[in-house]
Amino acid sequence: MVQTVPPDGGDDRDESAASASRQASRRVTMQQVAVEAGVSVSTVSKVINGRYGISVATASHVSGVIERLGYETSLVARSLRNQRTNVIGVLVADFEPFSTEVLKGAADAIRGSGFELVAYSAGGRVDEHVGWERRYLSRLMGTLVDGAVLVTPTVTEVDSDGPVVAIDPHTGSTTIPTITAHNLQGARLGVRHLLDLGHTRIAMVTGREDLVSAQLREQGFREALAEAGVAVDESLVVPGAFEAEVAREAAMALLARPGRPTAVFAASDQMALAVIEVAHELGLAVPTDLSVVGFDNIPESALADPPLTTVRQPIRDMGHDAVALLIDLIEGREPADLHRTLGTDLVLRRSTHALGGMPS
Amino acid sequence: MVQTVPPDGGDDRDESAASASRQASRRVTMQQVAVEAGVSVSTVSKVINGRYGISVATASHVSGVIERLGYETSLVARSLRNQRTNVIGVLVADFEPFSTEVLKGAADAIRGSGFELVAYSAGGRVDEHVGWERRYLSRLMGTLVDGAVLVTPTVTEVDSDGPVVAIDPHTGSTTIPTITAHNLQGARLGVRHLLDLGHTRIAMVTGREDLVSAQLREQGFREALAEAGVAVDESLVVPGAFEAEVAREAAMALLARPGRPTAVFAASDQMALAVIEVAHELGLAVPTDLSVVGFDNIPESALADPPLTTVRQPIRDMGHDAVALLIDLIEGREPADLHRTLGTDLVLRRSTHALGGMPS
DNA sequence: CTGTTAGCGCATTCAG
DNA sequence: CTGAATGCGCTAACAG
Repeated sequence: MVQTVPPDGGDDRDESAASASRQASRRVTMQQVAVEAGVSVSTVSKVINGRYGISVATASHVSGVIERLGYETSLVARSLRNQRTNVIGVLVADFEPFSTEVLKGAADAIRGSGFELVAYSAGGRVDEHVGWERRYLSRLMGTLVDGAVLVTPTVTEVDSDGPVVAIDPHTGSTTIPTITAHNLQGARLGVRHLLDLGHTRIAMVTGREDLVSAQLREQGFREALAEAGVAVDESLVVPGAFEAEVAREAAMALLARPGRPTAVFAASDQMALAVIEVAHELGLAVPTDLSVVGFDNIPESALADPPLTTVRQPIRDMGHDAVALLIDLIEGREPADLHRTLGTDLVLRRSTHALGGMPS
Repeated sequence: MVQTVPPDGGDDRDESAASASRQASRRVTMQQVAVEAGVSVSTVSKVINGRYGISVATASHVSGVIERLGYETSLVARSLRNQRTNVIGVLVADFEPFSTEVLKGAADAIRGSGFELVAYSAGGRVDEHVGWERRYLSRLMGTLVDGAVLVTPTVTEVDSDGPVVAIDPHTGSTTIPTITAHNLQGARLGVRHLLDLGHTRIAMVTGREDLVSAQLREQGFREALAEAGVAVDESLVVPGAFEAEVAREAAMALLARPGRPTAVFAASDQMALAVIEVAHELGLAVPTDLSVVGFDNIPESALADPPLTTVRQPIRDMGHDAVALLIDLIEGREPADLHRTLGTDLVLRRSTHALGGMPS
């Protein structure tokens, strides 16, 4: 790298602004680079993008100025101009345990792909909760990102400019590719574990009624019970809405009443954790007095007291597969399967206990 | 004159724009809304931004068209035009446990602030690892984001258009506001715990030499030992570089040799976890044969076998405070302290054990 | 080889 | 009240 800097050469450097541009109190723009280098903006652009038709001398001179000024192309301006941005967007309602796990998997998949990853959070804004994905998709797609991964979207009827993949969508999707976990099988696994431990008065804290994943988990609960010949006591099936607070109240009612259950299956770890909390407040020991099984296996569940036995969803794999699928779509490749379902399994920790007997 | 046909890239179907507008195979633009509504773009813009000087009739008509077409303003185009974007960027080298924890805290702080959060990942690209923050800062600041939080940046001498806050910077920063944890005190806490357990042959797996946080953790280690009147055996201080693989090799050498240590203090949880792994491979029981203490308290550390005793850094709080500080800066308020240091404490789990005696 | 011209989608003057 | 003109920073035609 030779610094072939042309010595002044009597250029019209009468503009003190040019020399002051080094201060960069304001963003350095291509225009400033051009002025400083004594060339046109298009020449600078060509140098940056390695286009042909630039003399080596000019190129290295301009490069020098770019270096000296610390110039970087504006992602925004470039995005506006170009069709392709090489950026993939991950849209999440909020940065919570589930979505951040997805992000880790997505980051794994992005590595070496030539794409970059932007995570966009709606900020947990409740006012316009429904449809946030549609809005952000519109605002980003086609200008900032080449494709997007929607994490637990409430809407899947998106009509977007580019490819979109949904992870664990709230509704049974048909229009866009999806990555989901095997909710039905997972729930059966969890409940069967409780049954194997001798429990029969098993309660369930369900998720949101409108979400297929929640529905499937409840269905799995019912199927496992039926399989074991245990009748479902409908009064033991309470709504938790996938929210800790709602689950708390449900658990309170459930555990404070006379014929309380000996075990609880919650449709999410967050809710299961809430159940354990309530149990403790009511003076019930977990797992001695009450067994609890969750769903998700978020990292936090291992921190609980006691550590939560739960149904593991391969969240990171889901993030990974979603991005891989999305890249295929963007590159125009035809993926083998547009709807992928990943397996679930049981993670045994210490929140479950054999009924009235010895520990599991 | 044909106004609805894109000048180039015209591989579109030759349907008239009006009827094709519902299809939205292409992004819906303000121009299309204007044509469809029979008004000018500036009128549409005014309606969207609620500017005065629009008749109610026109406004509602345009709103209807916007609704019908599902139009949303392009974040990119708006950013380019406006000074302010109301978006805060969090720049991370990669989505790993530490940075995702920071994100959760940042999300907490953003709620109700009127700002939105974008997380940008360099994608763990190693080729241009040093200086990624400077590049991304240049590319985003002033166009896409109003301010940025840098997570564990390697460079702090940034010369940016807008406010920037660094979390746990790699170098002792003076130029930009920082949020850090009390690394020195934390390390002393961890090592003192080991000393209290009767250990004297305590090894340390250090972090990267060039990072102040790593240096402080090592200093804390030395100070705690000195305080207890225990001489540092330099052969027990090995480099781990904050990387699991490097730590593995260091641990292997450390534990396989004759006079092996009875306890190890690692400068990060990831490295501590690697040490435990190696110990198991060598047939050493943790904590019976070897006590291990980590640093960070990432969620994963509780999942380990055995669960890791570690020094907790309030990572989420750090994310929260960074965003709060940044918003103050953006709004032009003068924050009380530009360099905040948060406390650390010891989390006792089950990877430590009294020397040769009964469990801790 | 290099500069000029023309927008990408939007918001803001300033005229009608 | 509304529309035409201007430019944010950049890239891609087409001229010189």
